[in-house]
Amino acid sequence: MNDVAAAAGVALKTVSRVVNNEPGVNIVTAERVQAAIDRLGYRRNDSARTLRSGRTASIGLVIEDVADPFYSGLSRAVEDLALRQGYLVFTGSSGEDPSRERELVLAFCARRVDGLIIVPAGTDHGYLSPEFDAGIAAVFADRPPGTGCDADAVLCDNAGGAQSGVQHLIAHGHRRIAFFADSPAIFTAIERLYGYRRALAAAGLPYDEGLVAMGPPDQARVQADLERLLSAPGPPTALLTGNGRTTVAILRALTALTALSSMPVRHGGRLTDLAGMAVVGFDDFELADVLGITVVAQDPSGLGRTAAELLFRRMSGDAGPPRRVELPTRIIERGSGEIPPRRSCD
Amino acid sequence: MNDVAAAAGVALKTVSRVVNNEPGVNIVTAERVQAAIDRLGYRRNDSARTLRSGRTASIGLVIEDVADPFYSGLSRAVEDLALRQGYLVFTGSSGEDPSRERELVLAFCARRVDGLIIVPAGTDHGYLSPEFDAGIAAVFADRPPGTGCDADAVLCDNAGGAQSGVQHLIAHGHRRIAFFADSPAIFTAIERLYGYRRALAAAGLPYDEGLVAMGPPDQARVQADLERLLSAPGPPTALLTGNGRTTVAILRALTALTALSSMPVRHGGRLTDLAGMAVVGFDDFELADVLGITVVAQDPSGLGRTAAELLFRRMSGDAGPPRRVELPTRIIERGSGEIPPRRSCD
DNA sequence: ATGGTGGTTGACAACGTTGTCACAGCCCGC
DNA sequence: GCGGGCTGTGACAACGTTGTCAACCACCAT
Repeated sequence: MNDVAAAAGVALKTVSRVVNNEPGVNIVTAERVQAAIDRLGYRRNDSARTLRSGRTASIGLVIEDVADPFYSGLSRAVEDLALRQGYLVFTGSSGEDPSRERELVLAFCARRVDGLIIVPAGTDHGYLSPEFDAGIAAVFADRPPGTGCDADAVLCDNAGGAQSGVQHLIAHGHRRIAFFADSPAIFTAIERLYGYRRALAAAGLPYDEGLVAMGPPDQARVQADLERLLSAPGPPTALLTGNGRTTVAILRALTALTALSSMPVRHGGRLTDLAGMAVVGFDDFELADVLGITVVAQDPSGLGRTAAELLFRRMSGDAGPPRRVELPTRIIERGSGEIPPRRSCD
Repeated sequence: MNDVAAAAGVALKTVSRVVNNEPGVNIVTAERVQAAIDRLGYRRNDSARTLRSGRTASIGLVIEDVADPFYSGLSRAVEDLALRQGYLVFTGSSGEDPSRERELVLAFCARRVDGLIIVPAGTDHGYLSPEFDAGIAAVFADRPPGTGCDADAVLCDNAGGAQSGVQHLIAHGHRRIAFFADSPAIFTAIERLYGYRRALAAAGLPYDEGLVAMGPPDQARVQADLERLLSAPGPPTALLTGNGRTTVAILRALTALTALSSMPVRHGGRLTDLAGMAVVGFDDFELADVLGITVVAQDPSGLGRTAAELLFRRMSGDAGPPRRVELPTRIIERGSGEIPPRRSCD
């Protein structure tokens, strides 16, 4: 900027004014300055600007894993909204590791982001207190903040969604419904389990712990649990999965079973052939339509958009009490959730 | 930092030394300073640090769309490698819009990122010259830089991959092979078309423009092109898609056809039932195994990792001539690519 | 006692920007 | 001719950090 000022024969401040489109600069001077800027290829140093003004026009986004379509959808929505407001986004994946979440958040804070959107992996957010004191805004997405922190949260109606999924299966005649979900350390998994139980109770069905398989959504674990449930007495005729990753693992496991059995079953011209098992997945996914999988759809971009909107409202001074927004889910029928119970197990 | 210095009764510089773990501070003093830091909840302001030292320890990543699994895989790899080096990542989606790509890149540069990884949407990168003069490092990923810019590029072996996919179909008896790809404005689409043609030529088969359908990968366009090809004289018995999005669209279109026809066909216990059409998809995708889709697999995280490695080498001073790295592809057979030609069309 | 050495600390400028305030010139109305 | 408002411009400090250099102390060899 110094060079530009010298080249244009004006003071530093005048260049600053031109760069920032501030009013009160003679048009002739402004043009001369602009010419110097173009000639020298000058670009404002936002680090210095940040230092002086205290605002960085950037936000930090901590999610579980960008490579998970649910979070990448959320991510894209946040990005779009931020960009439209002139904000840039630092993105980081915690990989469900609380210490990495913390590390990322603090690194973002050291960079003096104006706001944070966090999908928390940990359950203690006391480490954020000094940052809140320093005036940072934060919104939690998909999961609420843990102890020691009272911030906005945008969630999905987890319990209601799971409940409606189970209700749907019950309405199609199922009585033995399994629930495959993520590890119980995860908020959404617990909420969805709660919805699962509520639906059973409302229908007067017993809650059988033996039909619940929770744990990390890796293929081996899911497959083992599925085989265990199917070979136990009173096997399920239907199942609800607890998230996208688990749905995929279940589909793989069921496909493997089908490939081994020699009696494939078809339903309504769809490709669904899930060892005769009715399946409802929590969270929609690409190709679910092709596979004919009925799902309880969440709205990942809605989650991201709402969180970002809330954050921007906070950053522009809204100091009301912490809010909690809950987004609705909806069932999309595609065949797999409408398969009737197998006779042999009824 | 001033407050900390006052609280600990030392000079600013000593606090700075403690914060940065610089040697030559008496351990007793260091502990006193550390205590003050903890008590006051002090955190270093990286904006000021950046301003002083010129390095931001952050990089910018411009991709086409985080919500696309190919790019989110790439993204995650970049993130992981960056984080391990203590770098933070600004992420932005260009949405295939050159002006937005430019806008993002320049915004990152204004923030003084130390390096850039770009999946270019545009074909002119002359706008980067001033940034290169200012010493920024940049690596292009998935697609090479356009005119006016001579930087490193990490690509996938697009032509070779497409060629091997077509070869695979030819080896299974196909003679009429369609190519569904992205818009010809996109580098990878052109390269893959080139590979498609090379495979045909090598097998002594004619190149029939009527079997090539290029354009945006939206459902309507793909479906219309597919129907056109199938109802024209000499319809294809097999097809190669040009990227993940197109594969998904084709699968939807073929599923729709199958649902209408009353004669589903099964292959080897798999769910493949693609109106009798053999399909090879360029780029692997989640559930391709469940659907039994043969693909030419790229390695999105390998792309990201390699680009990031190259970038870090550049940022640590490697000033050799621009490099171009090409990553291999490999065919994964899953059934859909091994379907023989339908007799009726042979 | 003198000078040199190593370990520890501090004063100060500088990074590039912007907010504050002041100044110069001009036109206006009295 | 003079005060007052308006427009355009500039000088200067400040943001929070770090690099440079100097100072100080204790200790040791001369």
